[in-house]
Amino acid sequence: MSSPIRVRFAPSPTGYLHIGGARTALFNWLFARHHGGTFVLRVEDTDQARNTEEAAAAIYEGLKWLGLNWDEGPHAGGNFGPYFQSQRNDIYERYLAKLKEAGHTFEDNGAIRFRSPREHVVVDDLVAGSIDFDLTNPETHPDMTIRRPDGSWIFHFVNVVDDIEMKISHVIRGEDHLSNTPKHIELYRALGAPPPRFAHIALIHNMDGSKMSKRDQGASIEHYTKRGYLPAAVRNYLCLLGWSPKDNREKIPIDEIVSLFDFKNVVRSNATFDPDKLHWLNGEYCRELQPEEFLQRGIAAFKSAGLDLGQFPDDYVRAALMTCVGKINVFDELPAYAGFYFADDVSFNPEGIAKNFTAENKPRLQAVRSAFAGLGNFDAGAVESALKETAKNLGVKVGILVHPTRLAVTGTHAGPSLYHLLEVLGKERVLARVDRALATF
RNA sequence: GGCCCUAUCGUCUAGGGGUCUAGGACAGAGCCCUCUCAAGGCUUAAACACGGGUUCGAAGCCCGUUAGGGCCGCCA
Repeated sequence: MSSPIRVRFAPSPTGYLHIGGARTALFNWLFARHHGGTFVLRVEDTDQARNTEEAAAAIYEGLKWLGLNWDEGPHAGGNFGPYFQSQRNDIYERYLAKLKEAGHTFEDNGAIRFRSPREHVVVDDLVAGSIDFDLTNPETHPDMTIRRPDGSWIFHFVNVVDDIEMKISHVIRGEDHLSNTPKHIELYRALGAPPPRFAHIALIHNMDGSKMSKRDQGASIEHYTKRGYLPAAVRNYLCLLGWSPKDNREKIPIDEIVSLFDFKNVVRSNATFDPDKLHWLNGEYCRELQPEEFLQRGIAAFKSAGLDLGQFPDDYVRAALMTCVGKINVFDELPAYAGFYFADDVSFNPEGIAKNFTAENKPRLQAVRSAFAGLGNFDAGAVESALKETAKNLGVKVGILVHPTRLAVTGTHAGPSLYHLLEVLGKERVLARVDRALATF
């Protein structure tokens, strides 16, 4: 009956994994997993001059990071290899011979071109619907070149040949290929192969409406891995770009997306990438992290910021980072948020100095200091009582003492719960820092 | 220039002729909570690109205009 579902992601390794490419891969993967089909990774490395090993590696890493495991392709094997176009030359020669024999080719200045049958071709697209292309006019739809004089192959030809050879059932790709599709269909027919189903998904733009291109900040998956985004969050966000569960949900487990995924729910218009929404969604995922994972990712974030927390006692690091759980959206925010734990010579925020290190506050901070100094037990509860009692004695609101104290020990106005961070810091460090602060005004 | 796709709040979207005084989310504003910052709760502002049809009735169908995007390579 119907042939098995086989889809492919076919990047050319000429740069890092682009957000748009990742989304294309994701939709292929979702479709394959939804139908229990096969997801193939094929590397289109026919452009010798621009291909690099590093680019290919970046693509593998990016896909793996997003959890988009491929069933066939590099490192995965499969019965339809090789999965690098650069290694499939004899296959292309064979198909070209077939095409030549059937009289579909002609030579033009040493290049080989495919002669269009000059008919109407209807593309019945799973996303865009049925589109009738009139290919009868050579002026508007010139014959396409399939092989250069130097013997190298053109994308359109090898792409189609590989999809035939690899028994691809559904071609899911960016809308930028929609206009090429009728020509591809002509090629399938000329080669005597039934065309696959096509699904062209709309492109992704920047916030300013421009096309997201390689030079844009945030256009690469690597940008998000480096900054400590969570793969599940990025993947979830990418799903929302052009697909909708139609029930107003935003944060959806990937298993559920897999079971819901359908091209009926894929939007036909271009989408704009919104870093703010991704940031929010990442925060949602961050807040659900298990403590252990939060700790590990936190340590990694400090490491990428240039600070090795290995030099501090494990217990201290753990206690410190645990006060930050639920307080950040992306891990690259953590070093700034919790850095004070690991640097005794904190620098005081200028705005904070003006507001809190005032003549009026000096005796207050001194009172806090002596209250702390008298404490035997320095846990959060004890510290809180001491501070509140001091406030009471001075006849001021607790906040009046909280702000200068926080500034003195952390250098900023924002951070983890004051009482808990004081406990983690410990009496000795706290007193030293308060002294140091008191000496500045 | 030719061909093709698209058009709902700033952004992602719900909507597939009546239940739309158009719903949700992010971002914005305000309030509450509160040791700060977040988070959370509540409230608020914000859109059917325009013009014609079709219809008793249009955000939804048709045509046109405009706008955005894509393709028209011996790039992929």
